[in-house]
Amino acid sequence: MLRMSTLFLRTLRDDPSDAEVASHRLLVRAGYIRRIAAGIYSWLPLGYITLRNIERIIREEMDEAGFQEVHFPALLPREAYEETNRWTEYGPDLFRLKDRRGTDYLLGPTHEEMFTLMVKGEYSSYKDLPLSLYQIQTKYRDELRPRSGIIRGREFVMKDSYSFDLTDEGLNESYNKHRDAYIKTFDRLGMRYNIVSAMSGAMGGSRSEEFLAPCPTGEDTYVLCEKCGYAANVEAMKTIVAAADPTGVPAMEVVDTPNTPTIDSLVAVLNERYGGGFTGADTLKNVLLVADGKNISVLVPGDREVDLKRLQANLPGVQDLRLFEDADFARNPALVKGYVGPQNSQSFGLTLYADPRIAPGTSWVTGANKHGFHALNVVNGRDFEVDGYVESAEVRKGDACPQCSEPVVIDRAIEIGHIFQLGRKYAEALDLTVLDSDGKSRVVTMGSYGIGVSRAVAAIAEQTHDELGLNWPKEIAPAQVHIVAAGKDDHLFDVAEELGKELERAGYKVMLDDRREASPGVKFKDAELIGNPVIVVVGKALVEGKVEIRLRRTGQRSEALVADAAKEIAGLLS
RNA sequence: CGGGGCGUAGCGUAGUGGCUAGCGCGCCUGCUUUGGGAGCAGGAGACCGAGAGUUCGAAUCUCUCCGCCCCGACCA
Repeated sequence: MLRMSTLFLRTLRDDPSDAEVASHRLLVRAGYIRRIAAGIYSWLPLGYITLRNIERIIREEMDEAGFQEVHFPALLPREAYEETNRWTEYGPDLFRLKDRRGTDYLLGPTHEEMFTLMVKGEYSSYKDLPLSLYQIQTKYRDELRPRSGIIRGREFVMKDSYSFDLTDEGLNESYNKHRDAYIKTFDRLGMRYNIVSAMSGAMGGSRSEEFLAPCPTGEDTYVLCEKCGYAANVEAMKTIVAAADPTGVPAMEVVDTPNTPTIDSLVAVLNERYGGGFTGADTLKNVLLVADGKNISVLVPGDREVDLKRLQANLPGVQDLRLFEDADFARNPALVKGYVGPQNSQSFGLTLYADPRIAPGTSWVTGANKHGFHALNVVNGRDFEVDGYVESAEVRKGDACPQCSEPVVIDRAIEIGHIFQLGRKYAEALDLTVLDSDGKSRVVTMGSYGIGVSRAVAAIAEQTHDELGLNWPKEIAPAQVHIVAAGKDDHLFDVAEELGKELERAGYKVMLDDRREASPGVKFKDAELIGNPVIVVVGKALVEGKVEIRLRRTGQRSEALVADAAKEIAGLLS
């Protein structure tokens, strides 16, 4: 029983000045966490109990799925990360340190290498596979910008699993098993979430999905179709546009459009001089960029911006992507700023990409590659040839769902889990092979699966809190029942104590506010702030032999005879 | 790293050149009080983020550094 008279806890009446988001504010106010440095927090008793509750649920579900728990050091030698080139590739996010002899170490930001090497050290036959291992570990990443309290820290707790299979089919199966286990886990954690398609990126591999907990303060933006359930990270959102029949489109015509370097100015001049009700969506924007040192042009409809994040995610292997600057225009005099068109792009040394909205056969108004002139009736496939299609235009609310064409909505969320097929990258780099049934050496294929454990504390707080404070699901809360002894009579404290013991015998975790000096108001406020699901008040009603039972979530109140209270509470918690 | 803001007691804050740095919460002592963050009285707690400078005098002005928060590019 957690007795508040002795519990190491001090709640704060005021919001901490450095906390913006609700989870951060409330976790600090309710005495769950304290900040130590940017993105680094200490866990006080209530916070640590909550964190461990989440760990327990995750552990139970992982074990249930047949995955086995291991544990690696957080302090790791440089060598393992050298072989996969991550000592350098991981960049400034890696916490590096030296021992007294000057040998390099790092604080693990993730443990792919260690898991791969561990399996390599023990197993060498296809008969040993499939295998899934996991750990719950503290990770270290020297984030550019730690943010939102516990949501993005530089030290955080993560559950990471890895699967090892001989074949791609096997990997698929392992992936699905993790997916199912994650669904069960997040359901038990009492979270609302969407499973969205994500980019597997440069890591290779085919499938990748994120578990996103919708929440306005989240840092991830995703697309959701309310009709068919399609959900995708904006980077992974697909655009489906049918090819058009260009028959009947008049020949390309170059027209004089003075002082029209922007889409808005162009549309105004076009309508004024040529009529026809042009809009930005009829124009073609040629966005020039430098991708790893090479000049590229990306075509998007004039009423949309290029989403650099999306573009880069969809250009595999491109590390460095930036917009053209004046110096780049100076080096390429054939490219007329504000009047670039895709006609003959290749002869200007550009690789020409188009957003799928620029479908084959569609006709556009675009630059004429001549200062002050634009071209009408410029048809894709007739007047220019693209080198490739790439998702690059910004995604908007109301865009067509790629599955059912209904308008999609855009929402924000916290990423709480990510599963993806790693493939053979790490196994290859670290030479993890097994002998197959023919005695041939085969490289193992892997999957990687993460849950942000400490982040889940914040995500659940975000999704469940109200204006009074935290408001935990019953399996997460520090206690299921919070008994408030509201009065000064010894008898009342004895009854509260006895009720607490009875509830504990029934298997519930109990917090008892047995502070003699605190007023009832203080105790009620604290109980609401701390957020346990059932609050039992032993107070005034005791003259009739009753206690009051309140549900934190709904505010619903009822009374029960002391003798029946435990049974009533059990009913409410089931 | 770019842009914006902040650093005064455990927490929230006032104080923009002048004398013992003010207030609320919390904490300690005593008395009263106990169903919605109690009252009265007394008390402890701050080298005003650090260093240097300007000045008769600096929390306050200047410079440098450090730390923290928010907005953008990476990630559980």
